[in-house]
Amino acid sequence: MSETLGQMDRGAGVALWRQIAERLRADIAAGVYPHNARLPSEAELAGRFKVNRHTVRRAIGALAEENILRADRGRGTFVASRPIDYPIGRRTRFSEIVSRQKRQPGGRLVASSEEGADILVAEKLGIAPGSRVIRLETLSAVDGVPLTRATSWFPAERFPGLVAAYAETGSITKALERHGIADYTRLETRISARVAGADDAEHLSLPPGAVVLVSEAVNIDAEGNPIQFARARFAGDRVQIVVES
Amino acid sequence: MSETLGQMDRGAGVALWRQIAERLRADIAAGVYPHNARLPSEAELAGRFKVNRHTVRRAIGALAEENILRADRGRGTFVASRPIDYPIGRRTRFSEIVSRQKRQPGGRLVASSEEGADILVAEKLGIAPGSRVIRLETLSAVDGVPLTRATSWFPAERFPGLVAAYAETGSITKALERHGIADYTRLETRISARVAGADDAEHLSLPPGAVVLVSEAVNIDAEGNPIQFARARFAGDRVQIVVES
DNA sequence: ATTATTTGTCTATACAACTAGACAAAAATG
DNA sequence: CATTTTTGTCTAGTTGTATAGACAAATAAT
Repeated sequence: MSETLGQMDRGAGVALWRQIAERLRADIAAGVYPHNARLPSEAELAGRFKVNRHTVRRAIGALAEENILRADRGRGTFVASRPIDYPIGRRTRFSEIVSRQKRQPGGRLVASSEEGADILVAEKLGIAPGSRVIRLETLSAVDGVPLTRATSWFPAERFPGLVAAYAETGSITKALERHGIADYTRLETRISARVAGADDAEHLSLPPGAVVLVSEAVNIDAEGNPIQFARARFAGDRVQIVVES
Repeated sequence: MSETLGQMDRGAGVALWRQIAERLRADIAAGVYPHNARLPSEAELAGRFKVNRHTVRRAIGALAEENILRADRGRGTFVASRPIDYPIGRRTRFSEIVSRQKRQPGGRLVASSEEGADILVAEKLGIAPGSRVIRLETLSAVDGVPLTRATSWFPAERFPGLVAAYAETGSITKALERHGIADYTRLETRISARVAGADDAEHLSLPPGAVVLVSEAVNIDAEGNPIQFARARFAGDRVQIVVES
């Protein structure tokens, strides 16, 4: 469908090399250039985008830095990564999704704290503002490449040892199991997009300014009580969110 | 929750003024600065973001250009727009969603053509590649402000007069009704994010380089036959996509 | 009426981004 | 083996981005 063609937008606050990099990223994610495929030559791309070859080189350089592309002198430039599908439904579990696609999941704890719930968190968890909540900052990776950075809030009184349980297992599902939550489901998911902030960019190994998908979700237990409010940031190009109805 | 604070990322291909503009946009969409609220002064913002006042001014200027902000000399800078929720589920209809939020929907035909289905479209519609399909390029607005730009494909033999019917009604639901489709449902929706291309940016009145949400969806009739494949691009900040499970 | 605060406009300077052209080095082609 | 294609490196000039400071014009506060 969408050929790699068309004007870039000059002087709009986004450097040309970055626009080209994002375009190539999107094309790779969309399968225009599959795994191990050869990209058009730098001269060819420069012609298509109507920019100087050096500008294309900088875009390719940035993607090579992220191990998305690999450039071989005399041979060409090749695709070195595949995107991953991320289905969202009633029973969304990070590790299940990744394992199903025959890849290696991994989660680690970046930070945690206990704090008073602000208005948004309180509303989502159905508790009074100011109630104690546990905040978990986590980072989940696929095949060692960071994919999503999430902030989760849990009612503190219900899950006293949650931080330790997550740190040990690297999985929220398993950590909740230890607190007697055999099963939980997703109530709603809100998805938006924005440019990555410095903090997310660093943890997700993104060049700051790259696009992240933001997913805000509420999980409930079997009785319908909210047990988790999560805000996850996905590397917008390494993932495609799939909504099944 | 998220205060308007923190470092911007210098020299990452995205100009500081644009990063600040996107940050303010996100804060407005998230309700940190509600409708008609006053923003901190330029000097104050410059201090928070640790940039020169002129850089903040350029960011504000860009948002004012889009009628998201309004700057009054001597008084301050004010929020002039609200975001809209866009729920996705089994029965997603643009006009219903917008009307429910007490706003005025409007769709118009940008372009249309009949063409051979490429591999992706053929797969989604469950037809042979090369089969004739109708392509509709549409633009949907809320209160006169363009919100989403969509490309839809329909099997041509089944919907001969579809283009005229849409041009007349401004609604895909109504156009399909005339072809005997009393009801249809959504099979799956795939959501990704990228930087807006020149074409989308123009139609959505976005500064090129802004973020768009891309939603790819398949709609089926009561018998389960695919009748429409659509790729919609949303202004990433004027909308929040809500997934209900 | 005076003062302080806030946005608007101007000049000047430093640095990043983009373009242009030339040539080297490695690999594929015939 | 010679030729072509491709990525890598260098220099130089132009345009966009960000900083700094000063002052004007409108509004709000005292």
